[in-house]
Amino acid sequence: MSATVPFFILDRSVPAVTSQPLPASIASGTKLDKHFIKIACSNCNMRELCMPIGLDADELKLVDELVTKRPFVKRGSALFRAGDAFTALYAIRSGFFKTSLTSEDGHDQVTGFQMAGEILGLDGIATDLHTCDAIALEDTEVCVLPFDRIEEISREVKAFQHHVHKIMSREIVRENGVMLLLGNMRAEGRLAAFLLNLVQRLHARGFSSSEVILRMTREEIGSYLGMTLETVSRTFSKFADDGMITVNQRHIHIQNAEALKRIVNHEPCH
Amino acid sequence: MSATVPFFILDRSVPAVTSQPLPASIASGTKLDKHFIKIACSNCNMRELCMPIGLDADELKLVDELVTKRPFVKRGSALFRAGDAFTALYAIRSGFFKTSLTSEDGHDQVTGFQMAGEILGLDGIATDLHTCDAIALEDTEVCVLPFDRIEEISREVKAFQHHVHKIMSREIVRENGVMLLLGNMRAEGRLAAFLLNLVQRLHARGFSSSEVILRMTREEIGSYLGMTLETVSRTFSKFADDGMITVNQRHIHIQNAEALKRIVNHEPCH
DNA sequence: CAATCACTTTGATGTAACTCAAACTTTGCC
DNA sequence: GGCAAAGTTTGAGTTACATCAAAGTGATTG
Repeated sequence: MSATVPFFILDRSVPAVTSQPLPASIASGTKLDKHFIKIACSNCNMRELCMPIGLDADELKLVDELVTKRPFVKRGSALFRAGDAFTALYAIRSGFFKTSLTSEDGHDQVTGFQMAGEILGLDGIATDLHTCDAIALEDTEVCVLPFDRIEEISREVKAFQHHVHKIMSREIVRENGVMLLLGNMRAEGRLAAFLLNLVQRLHARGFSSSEVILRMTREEIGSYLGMTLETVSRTFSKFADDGMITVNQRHIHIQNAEALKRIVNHEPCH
Repeated sequence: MSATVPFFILDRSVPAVTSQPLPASIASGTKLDKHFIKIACSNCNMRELCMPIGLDADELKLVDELVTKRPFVKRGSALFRAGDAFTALYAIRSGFFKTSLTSEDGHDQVTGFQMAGEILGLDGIATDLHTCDAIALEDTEVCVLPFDRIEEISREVKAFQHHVHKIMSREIVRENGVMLLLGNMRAEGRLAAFLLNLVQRLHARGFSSSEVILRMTREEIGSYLGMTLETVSRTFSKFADDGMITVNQRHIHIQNAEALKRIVNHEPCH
């Protein structure tokens, strides 16, 4: 009997990639040989995540022409920073990002981790300035989606327009889930939810649903989950002691997902 | 010298209503006499919050026709609930709402408080189902904005389209701010930020920037801020003892906004 | 291959906020 | 108008997690 888990963990709003799993090189950051694989949205491995389904040939062509640049962002460098002018959204082609807010006293809060097929930059639309930093956690490649072109295509292609709206709404729902997590779960529940969410998203991309290689430090996890790096470490150790996971550096193997789900569910605080 | 305060407190993305202050009856929920005041978006007091500026007459007409229903939602009842089919966004004409998530163990988390001129229902776009409850905290009136019509008008009126995108992005940025609050502030900082944000939004609607009448209970505030109602109460008392505010039931008078801002700023935890 | 650096683990101690409890105030309702 | 219900305040004791500290583990580099 599977324990029920809040919607934001299972995240049904993101369709699973039904075609075959990606080669590891694409999902985790090794550079592609552009001369070997023709890059176009219409034949991209991530298309089911980035693009609406059911476009006709003309519509597909419009979308293909949307992306003219696919820069590489090296591990540790920023795709954009808070205060930068907003001109485009970014679809992650490969690799892993974090977004974070920095308050003026230098304190940092990670607001999300993004992987291949996810969209960065939605925060910038409101004021034409980005409000957070997007930092690559490994070598990455992104597709630049100029926002004025997105709006133009949206006006012409109904399915595309609706897809853009869904992507934005999905981000709102995701953040709602994080608020729930931060507001009424304890350390164990937060970390369990975090792990389940990560494997769920990786699984939707064709990877194992029990193996994760963490691309972020304990400190970054702690920042995201509103706890210290020591508590993250201790909680991992406790999960391992209880036989729910095995931890090997950044390599986590989930042995008992049901037990993790149970922690998420029966652990309200206040 | 004014202490700097994180962007999400000042919330510059929402333009101030520059015309004269609203009559209190509109902003706080007393019913309007429809025969007396003609209701149309183009002459609504809230138009500067809901609508893009610079539409021509034809465009204005399209938007005016968007809203065909303006139901009243009584205090305590739901505008929509998690699981309800999503068909429309709602603009609050008058009154005050909360949105909340309920996990299956019955535990509730408030994810936001919304006042006149703000939009409800953005969470529903992702899956065509609402993911939270929207409950009126006083008698309210809302404008129903059928979402398929919103998308149609968006395709025809560029300024309207961009406005919709901004509203969604603004919600993403707001939630980012709440995550920051929950993730690295302590009780005093959270409550101070909450108060400053409330008066800032009320001020943008033409009200005092030092007086607030709270429309929600201590428990609801606590749920939103990730703390218990007792801690909310104690923290109010402490602010009052320190002369920063005076508390009279739900009537809060802010005596020293600078001191509150200082608490928000120099109070990182971990 | 040391040596430095960045990250992680684990322990000991302190504290902010939770929990439980009781008194008090206000609101709603018959 | 009086009683019940809902909300608020305040106190005392407990606890989950933060903080401080030190040692351990890889990785990177001269």
